[in-house]
Amino acid sequence: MEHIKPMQISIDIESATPLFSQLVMQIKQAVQDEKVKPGDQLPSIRQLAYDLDMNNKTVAKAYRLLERDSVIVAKGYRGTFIHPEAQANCTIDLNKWVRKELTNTIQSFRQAGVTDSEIRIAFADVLNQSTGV
Amino acid sequence: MEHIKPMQISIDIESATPLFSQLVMQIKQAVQDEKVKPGDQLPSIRQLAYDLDMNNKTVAKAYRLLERDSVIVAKGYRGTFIHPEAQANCTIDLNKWVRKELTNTIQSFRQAGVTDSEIRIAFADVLNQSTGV
DNA sequence: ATATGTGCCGTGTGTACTAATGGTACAACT
DNA sequence: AGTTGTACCATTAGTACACACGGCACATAT
Repeated sequence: MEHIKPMQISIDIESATPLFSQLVMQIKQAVQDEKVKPGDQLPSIRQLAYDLDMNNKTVAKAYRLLERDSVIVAKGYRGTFIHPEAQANCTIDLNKWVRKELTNTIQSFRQAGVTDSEIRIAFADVLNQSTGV
Repeated sequence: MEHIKPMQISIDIESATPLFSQLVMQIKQAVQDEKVKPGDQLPSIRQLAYDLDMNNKTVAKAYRLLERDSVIVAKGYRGTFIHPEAQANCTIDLNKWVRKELTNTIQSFRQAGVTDSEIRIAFADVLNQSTGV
């Protein structure tokens, strides 16, 4: 049994921001503050869920997103670790990029006279029709 | 009192497609089939609503959309008429363009690993934050 | 046996939107 | 007075989704 840094994470159950999102942000923050460094092992999903008193799935969701952003690396039964280039990848905000793109697209629609309602419907259709990843 | 062509419109109350949408489509179809021609007067909103047994607002919504697409022209107390270039404007499908743009945007998001769920949330945020038309 | 990440099945609650309905009122004209 | 399009107030039912929760199972390793 290895010693794993106790991850000073505080979850606010009252906050409006989702639990999984709080987790993601705080872990990214810890990486940027160099409180954790590449190669460091993270608590297991089940363990962290127990410590923070939340469901496994919620923690798993946070881990899944962090891995997609290459901030952590899951190695199956061996555990989960901080990604070698975690710090650099933390600054890449996929979300901001998405919003920027969407803002431009939506604005062009509006200028063409398309109703917000119509935009929503078209968006929902497109997102559902073509099979997602 | 002028004679107005009786607008052979049949609304299917059971259909999944919204009533206002059925109206829009059928009027556009009538224009393309040349059953109505530029300058022809349309029934008033209230009259058509009475004939089709639906609410004024529903018909008004259809008229509003048709006017935005320059298929009809509302002249206030004088009534509503078929737009001079209605036929040409019928073929311009604003909706198709919107979907095409959205399809491209969404696909680029997906390829970047963004979850559909994340896309939805970002989309809703952007649409609500910036003031719509 | 025990632990790892991961997958699929489901439930419940809250939110947000569409679609359609109704009422009332206005200015501008015949 | 009556009609036109249009604007504002509102409610109702239905749908869709996010979020968090729970149980069960798997392969892979120590």
